[in-house]
Amino acid sequence: MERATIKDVARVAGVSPSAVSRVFSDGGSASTETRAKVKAAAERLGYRPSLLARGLVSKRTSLVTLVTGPLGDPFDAELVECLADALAEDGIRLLLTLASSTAPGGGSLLHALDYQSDAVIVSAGTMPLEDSAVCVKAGLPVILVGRVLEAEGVDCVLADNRDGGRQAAGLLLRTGCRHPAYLGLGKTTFSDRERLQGFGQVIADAGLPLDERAVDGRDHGAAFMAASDLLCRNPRPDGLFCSNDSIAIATIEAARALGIAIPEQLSVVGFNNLGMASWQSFQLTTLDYPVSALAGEVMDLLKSRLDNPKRADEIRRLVTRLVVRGTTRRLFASS
Amino acid sequence: MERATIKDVARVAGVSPSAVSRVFSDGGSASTETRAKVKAAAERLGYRPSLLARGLVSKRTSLVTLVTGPLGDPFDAELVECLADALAEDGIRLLLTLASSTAPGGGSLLHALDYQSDAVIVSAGTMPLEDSAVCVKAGLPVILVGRVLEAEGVDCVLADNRDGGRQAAGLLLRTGCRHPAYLGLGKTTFSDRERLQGFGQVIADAGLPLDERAVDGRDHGAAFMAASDLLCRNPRPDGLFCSNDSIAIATIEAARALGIAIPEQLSVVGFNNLGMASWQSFQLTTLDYPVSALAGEVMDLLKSRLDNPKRADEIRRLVTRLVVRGTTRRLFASS
DNA sequence: CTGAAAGCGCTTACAG
DNA sequence: CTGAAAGCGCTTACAG
Repeated sequence: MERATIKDVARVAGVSPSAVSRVFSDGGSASTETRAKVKAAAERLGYRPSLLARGLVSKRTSLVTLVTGPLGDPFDAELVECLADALAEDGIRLLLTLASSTAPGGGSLLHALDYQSDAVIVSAGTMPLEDSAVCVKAGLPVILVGRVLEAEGVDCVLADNRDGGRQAAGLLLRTGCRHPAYLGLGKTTFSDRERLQGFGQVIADAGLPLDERAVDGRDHGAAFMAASDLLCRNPRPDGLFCSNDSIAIATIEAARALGIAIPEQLSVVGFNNLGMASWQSFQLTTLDYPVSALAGEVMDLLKSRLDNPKRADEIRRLVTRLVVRGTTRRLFASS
Repeated sequence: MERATIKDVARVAGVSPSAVSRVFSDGGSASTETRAKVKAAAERLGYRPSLLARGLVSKRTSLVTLVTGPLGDPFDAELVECLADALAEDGIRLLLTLASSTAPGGGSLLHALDYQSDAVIVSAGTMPLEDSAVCVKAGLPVILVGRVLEAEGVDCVLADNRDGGRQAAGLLLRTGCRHPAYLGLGKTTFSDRERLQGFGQVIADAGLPLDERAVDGRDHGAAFMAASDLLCRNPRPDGLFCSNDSIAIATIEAARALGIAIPEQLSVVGFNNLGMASWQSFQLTTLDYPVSALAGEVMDLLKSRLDNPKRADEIRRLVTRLVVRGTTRRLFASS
């Protein structure tokens, strides 16, 4: 069975294709009678307008490209899910691209252009900045999640990472840590760098030295090894700020394997407040950075941009909130 | 800067649009000279063929729709990731739809049709079967992951669930369980039903009664509650087969909260062998069902279907392998 | 190998 | 409100 086209509907309804088009486009003017005839014919034929054809002429595809990092990280996975839901609600389709599945140089982003998506959301924190320039040059609106880039047509939304880092440091100091350390993804990751800056600043102000270590890799194993290494240093850290919960949880595991008691001998603070953070087995103290709020901001920026492509660019920072659980020592005195 | 079209390239290269088209399509015939001129012009103008236009005329969009369940489950998330990678390698773009973000009735699948994707992969185990009928009727190839549907143009790939269930039961019996129980998603989930069948059969053959409980919900909390409930029954189960690792891990947590020792008082067997299953904190005995192999089968079916739309339909079963870790008692005698 | 022509399924001014 | 015409950016037979 071939797909019905606008002409088929027009013929059956006894009107012109233009009339059918108007009935199916939002602001189209059509008499009640025409509208009814067209609807009936379309229903009968199972007609649905081809978005390909529509996109070709109207320059609006209702397609948004999302570039994301590995979905093994629950934070990224949850973000994809939230965005997919929100986009679907607005009738926008999601073209998914993994940053990992392309050679650096913008391959994945170029694919977005091949389909003329209306915008691209980039949540790959480690993606080379030059790549997003490709979109900007093509006049595509870009929404960058988790990093800042000041360029025309680019909006950014991210956590107030420095503040989060400061809160983590404050808590560790107040609970008596003397050997603070930082475990993150390294200099190439924008958010991690900011988190370290905030954390390091407070530690430095307290006159303490700061140990640090970078995880090389995005999986649990890499984080586990880096944490194990860091925990075997001398002096051994007694307070660890991890740049995200996945790393923090790997750290908890490493400490268990080494027989280091949490929180008695080691305090651990994460970032994100993943679902797992509240599990019995972890009870991770962390900074709450709700994905739903993040997705909400992205959608807000997206919609306002589609309505008005040349509105002013925005950079939005989301505040994070410390959630104290079992991986940090309790405060006896008030601060 | 406007996007360059095929005409622009033709003009700059001094050839016809047809010639440009041939250079950019796979089997197109063009002289070395023409090819060079076109490539140069395209490079200079930053030309990329519009996939919208190409799809409109050629009826091939290089677009595949993937319908998935909630990405909160690492298994689904990993599958999406594997498929995205594999598809990208073949130059196919991925249109992502969450089953959750649509009212039942096929809304999400209809969207796939709006864009004339070349095929649809459905990995939403709980999605109503009728919905996939929509695609079949539209002549769209469908690949169903995790459930069987015998219909024209539909391929299926799934685990040998009954066998997995049998293996789980065998292990629990050999390690001395007397009160086996099953914890799964309930009757509506195809794979779960099969796993229970295999498990239940062996238990019945051994002459033991089988306790069972359904989790209502897809998140950790729901599984935790169901497990807690099941573990408080009398007689208390001493061997639990969970229909997937996420549920098994929630069960481990519930047992810990209740002070039930694993594996001394309770054995737990999962299904999938998620990355988490091997973590220090869980050491879950489970059935290995590798996502990469699953994705490989899907890709294989997809490609052969695109090459030959009317080849015979296939149903492929993947064998699962028992991975014994710390949540089941050790075997002293050989079986 | 190459170009002119027709057409994919729509939308968008333009008259009426 | 309505229809005829032109065109979106491609590809695909068809002659040459």
